Amino acid sequence: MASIAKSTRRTASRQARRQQLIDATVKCIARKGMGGMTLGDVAGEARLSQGIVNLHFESKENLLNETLRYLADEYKSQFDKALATAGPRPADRLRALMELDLRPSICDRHKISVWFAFWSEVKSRPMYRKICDASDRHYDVVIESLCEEIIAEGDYDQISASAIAIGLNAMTNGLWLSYLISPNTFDRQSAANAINEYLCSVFPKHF
Amino acid sequence: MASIAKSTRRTASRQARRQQLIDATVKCIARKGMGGMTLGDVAGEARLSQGIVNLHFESKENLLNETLRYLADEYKSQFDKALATAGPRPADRLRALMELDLRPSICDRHKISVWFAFWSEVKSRPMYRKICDASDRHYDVVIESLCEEIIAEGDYDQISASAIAIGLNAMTNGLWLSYLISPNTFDRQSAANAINEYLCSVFPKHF
DNA sequence: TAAAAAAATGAATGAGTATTCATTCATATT
DNA sequence: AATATGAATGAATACTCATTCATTTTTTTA
Repeated sequence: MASIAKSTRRTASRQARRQQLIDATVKCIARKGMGGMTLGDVAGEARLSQGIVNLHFESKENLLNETLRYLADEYKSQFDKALATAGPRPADRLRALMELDLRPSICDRHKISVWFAFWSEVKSRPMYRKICDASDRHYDVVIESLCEEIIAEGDYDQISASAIAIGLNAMTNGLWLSYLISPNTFDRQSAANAINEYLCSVFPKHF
Repeated sequence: MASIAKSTRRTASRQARRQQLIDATVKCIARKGMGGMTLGDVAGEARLSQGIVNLHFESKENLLNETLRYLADEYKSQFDKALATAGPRPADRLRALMELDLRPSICDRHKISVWFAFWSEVKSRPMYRKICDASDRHYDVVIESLCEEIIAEGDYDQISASAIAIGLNAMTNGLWLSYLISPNTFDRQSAANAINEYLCSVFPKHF
């Protein structure tokens, strides 16, 4: 982005231009919704010409697929990084992942609305489902195994790592929705409290 | 609906026709997504003519607003009914509300995808936000006060009714998402287990 | 520096869509 | 039966939007 803005280049590498258009697409979906966003909007947002999207992505469908893929990759890299920089203890690692979902860079109303736009079409567009399902499964597995370690450490009885992982994952997604719908009455702190309340209840020796 | 199908009437009351068109709209959004649904689809789904939607709703925007309003009312009536038929003890009442969200008539992939379609446009269409925000606020208040009663009953210490209500609400919405994305690996039972695990942890004396 | 290649433009195209409306049809009223 | 009323039709209209492509601009290659 910066290199394009600062130089007088009028052409960019294929890779840079595609990324610029994907960024513009995210902004347009956030602004107008999946129903209202057009390729003209995207080109305008990127300050480029009418036909630019078809030049780089062949079709609108393809642009949307690539945009979702980008969002999924972006999230995954932040997820992996959060795990890599977290301490070795499973409780710390789990907390790091929960905090990740509340970071302003991720828990951002614009981005959340774009996620919801893709999720809402998961049933009509098999490719969206494929991309979302694969990622989701991965996060569930990672969180579940962290829960298992915590359960073993704390000798917690009668609790299911799988059910907790599913519940935690659902809770963070649901908290995003609350933030999307009620940005005035709902804030990051309320979300953090809700997650904390849950963690303290299930793993009282750890949180 | 039944009266229309069974008789040979070719005209219906304004109210009945509007409802028929709203039902068709829900089906079309589920099938094609907010981006793909057209007024022609809706008319076709209702087996009526091209111009019928504008005749009864004036505009597409209006049809969508009314459809969301209908969904919100429909949910509210099931919510109120669930509370009315539940026992007097707060724990039973809370359980009844949690079960409501997993009932096949509500936790249905078609309907869920329509909710997500509207939620995804909450940011671009103020009317959607208004409708969703008002309902959500109401459910949060009801659930929070049930939690307060349970906390008082059980003498639970150091837990926030508000944080639990927010968390529970978020969890059910998030579980819908899991079902939407992973219908093959995720079922109603997993969702029930996740909710149960949470309730047992926070309110061990009650669940 | 000239030629070739690549990137970008933006006007034109045409398929698709919301909306309108003159006309037809069904039902209720007189 | 005759008339009036409201519902429904479906062709026509106006408009939007994805896509194409001839041309221009920029960069790379020889």
